[in-house]
Amino acid sequence: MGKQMTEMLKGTLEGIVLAFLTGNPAYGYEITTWLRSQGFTEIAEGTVYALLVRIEKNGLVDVEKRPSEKGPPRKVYSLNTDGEKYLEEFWTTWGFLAERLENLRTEGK
Amino acid sequence: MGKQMTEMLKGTLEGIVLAFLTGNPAYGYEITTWLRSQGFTEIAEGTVYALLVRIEKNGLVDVEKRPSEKGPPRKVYSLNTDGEKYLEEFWTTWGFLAERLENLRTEGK
DNA sequence: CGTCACTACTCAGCGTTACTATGTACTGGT
DNA sequence: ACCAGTACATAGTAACGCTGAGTAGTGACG
Repeated sequence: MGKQMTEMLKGTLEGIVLAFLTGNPAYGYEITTWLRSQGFTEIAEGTVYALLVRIEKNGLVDVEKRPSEKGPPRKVYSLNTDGEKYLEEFWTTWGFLAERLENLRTEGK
Repeated sequence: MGKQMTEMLKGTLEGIVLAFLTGNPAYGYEITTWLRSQGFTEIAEGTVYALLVRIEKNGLVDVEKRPSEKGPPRKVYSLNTDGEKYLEEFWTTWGFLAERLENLRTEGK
């Protein structure tokens, strides 16, 4: 969707993925497919996997390796308590930002 | 407000400033002060000036130098037609993103 | 049985953006 | 003479998403 979207996704993509993961463990390919189905058609596979590596390193998710019927084994990610806490902060931050922007859009100033 | 906010501002800060500028020419120091008053207390001056240099270079704003009663001359920025077009795209992009996130927040998934 | 499509993950290098930290310079008050 | 407030500038850094390529396993089709 272009450069604006790319920049705007910084910081939010992580939250989107973590939100998807709440109560819904998933693996990389699945997440990529889901994002595409949500209209994020231009998000590269590499981006998602890099993000997953990062949130794992940051201890926000637990990982379990499971064999797949079609292809290499899957790495299934699920949100842990640290991840939940982080996601809560994410919603707070996003809520703040969204409120200001909504004001700007409607007020015209 | 922390790292999450820093990352989330990428892409949006530009839109915020451009939105503030619509029908409301302003100079750097003024914009910084306004941002602080809006709750963006941790946005550094340098960030704003760098952003202004960028949007000027990208041809989104017109600049006029005006003397100040207190301190060095001001550089007053006003949105031009390219800037308005860019801002419109910004709102489209943001609208798309905000909608998905709102869905994620309320649905829980 | 060779190729192709789909599944599934990895990684090095790049571009953009906001932050840090510092510096310059002008005005007015004590 | 000093300091706070006004006003702008900039070099270097960190973080994130993108590009583009690669590796590997499965099943279908001719």
